[in-house]
Amino acid sequence: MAHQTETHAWDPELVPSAAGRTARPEPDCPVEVALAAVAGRWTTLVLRELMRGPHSFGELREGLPQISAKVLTERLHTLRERGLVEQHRLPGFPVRTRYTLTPAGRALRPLLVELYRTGSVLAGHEPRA
Amino acid sequence: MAHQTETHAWDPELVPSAAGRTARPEPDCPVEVALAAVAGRWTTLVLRELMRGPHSFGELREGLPQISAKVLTERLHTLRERGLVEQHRLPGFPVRTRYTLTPAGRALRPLLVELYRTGSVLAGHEPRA
DNA sequence: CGGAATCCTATCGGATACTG
DNA sequence: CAGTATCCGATAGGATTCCG
Repeated sequence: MAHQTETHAWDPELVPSAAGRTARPEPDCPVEVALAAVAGRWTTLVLRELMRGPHSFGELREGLPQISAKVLTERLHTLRERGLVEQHRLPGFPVRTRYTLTPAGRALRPLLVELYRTGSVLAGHEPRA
Repeated sequence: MAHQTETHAWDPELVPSAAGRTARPEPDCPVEVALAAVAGRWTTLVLRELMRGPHSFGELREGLPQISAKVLTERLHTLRERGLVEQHRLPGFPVRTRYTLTPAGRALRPLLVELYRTGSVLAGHEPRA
């Protein structure tokens, strides 16, 4: 037995590494990192569209007709800052852009699937799991 | 082939049911339901503590020394409203309370595990998955 | 001990109008 | 087409103080 002041016996499934044993919402806690990635209104819907493949700014607005240009721009900026989305400007006129998920962005897929599954369970529409 | 105006070919893994085929952040979309359950600063930490077993109000504050009474109260109220947590007042003086997860609350465990895993991947501390 | 009541600031997100 | 700029109302959440 070590000489630690053990207040907690950490559940190894829930908190498998030291990064999660925080007393506050630390930005580098894995749970916070993942939550930050999908945080904000419309974010998961933008990700859902991009999971289908590359989209232009206008195509994203077609898929999500009620999102404002401001919020969409904001979400895309944040996703790019986090390395989840890439922007490519296509040459020519009028200007065309192409937003694609990065490998890190595609890594969010299992989380989105799990969010859907858990939400279904909570709502009582349990799929079958 | 049906006579639908199919704009999307929905990914059956990502959007397995009609409830997820929304053009806006609908509150009854399963993803929104799950996000709502863990939304808000401190919420996942409160859930982490309760996953260990029942806690009193003060015990929760001991585990999370920096949370204010106001925010903790608020989180517990919201979690109770959503049917994820139950409160029991113990008789005697001074007053004692006991917060426990409901079955629905315990159903959040796989989501928390997945959040941790995804966050670890994004941060580059990939566990092994 | 276990909260409720106030107050106050920061950020979020929607609407609208304008630009390269 | 693909954004930017500005304004503005609504919450979120932290600090502090008080109550049963």
